[in-house]
Amino acid sequence: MRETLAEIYARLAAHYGETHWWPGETPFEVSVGAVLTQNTAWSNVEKAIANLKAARLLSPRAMAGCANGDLEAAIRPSGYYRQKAIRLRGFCEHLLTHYGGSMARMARRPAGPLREELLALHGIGPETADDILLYACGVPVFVVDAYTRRILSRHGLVEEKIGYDGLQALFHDHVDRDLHVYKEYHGLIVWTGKDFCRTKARCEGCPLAPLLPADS
DNA sequence: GACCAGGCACATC
DNA sequence: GATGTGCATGGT
Repeated sequence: MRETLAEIYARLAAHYGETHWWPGETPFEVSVGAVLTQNTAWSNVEKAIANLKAARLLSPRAMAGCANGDLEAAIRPSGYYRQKAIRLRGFCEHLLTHYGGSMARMARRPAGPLREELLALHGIGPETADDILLYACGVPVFVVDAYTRRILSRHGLVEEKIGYDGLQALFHDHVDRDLHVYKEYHGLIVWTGKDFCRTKARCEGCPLAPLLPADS
């Protein structure tokens, strides 16, 4: 498995080069994007982020303090806007209450307790928490998403129904913990998923196609 | 006009 | 613990 995961990474890196994932200018913007992209295409998230910037709402204090209607209106293009407004507000209030609104201060907490703390927030599940940990706090945790599961199961490496923790453990056990590699590996999976893995027919041209099992 | 997208919480069995 | 459902917009 270690060799397989290394080969997947090498092939994707050779095809795409550096992804410099995640898009976002600040740790706070990364965290907001992580909530907004839940079950949502990134193109819709970009519109929401642009709206937040234009409305000067892209800071913990502004976001927590603004009228709820203003926040909902700004993030509307990303879908689920009522739920996500509540989730963003909860995250901002937590950040303000415990860290004076500073992502850097939050990131200084030990990784294990910090992950539990994020998971305890309403609307922050495993993927969103790990997005924030990896890309906003610099913690080397592997981010699992729908693309990760789809690609690995299509290659016969895991069961399609494998859970989040099981899939994450696979990467933690077989890929050396390196912040840059973990960031890039997930970015490469996202790009591959978007480009080649949405339907079976699109496997053609995928840098991973030569690794597919014979019967697929 | 159907179908899907980088989840998550909640209800029900 | 497994399974089903609501949440909402924009692209294909």
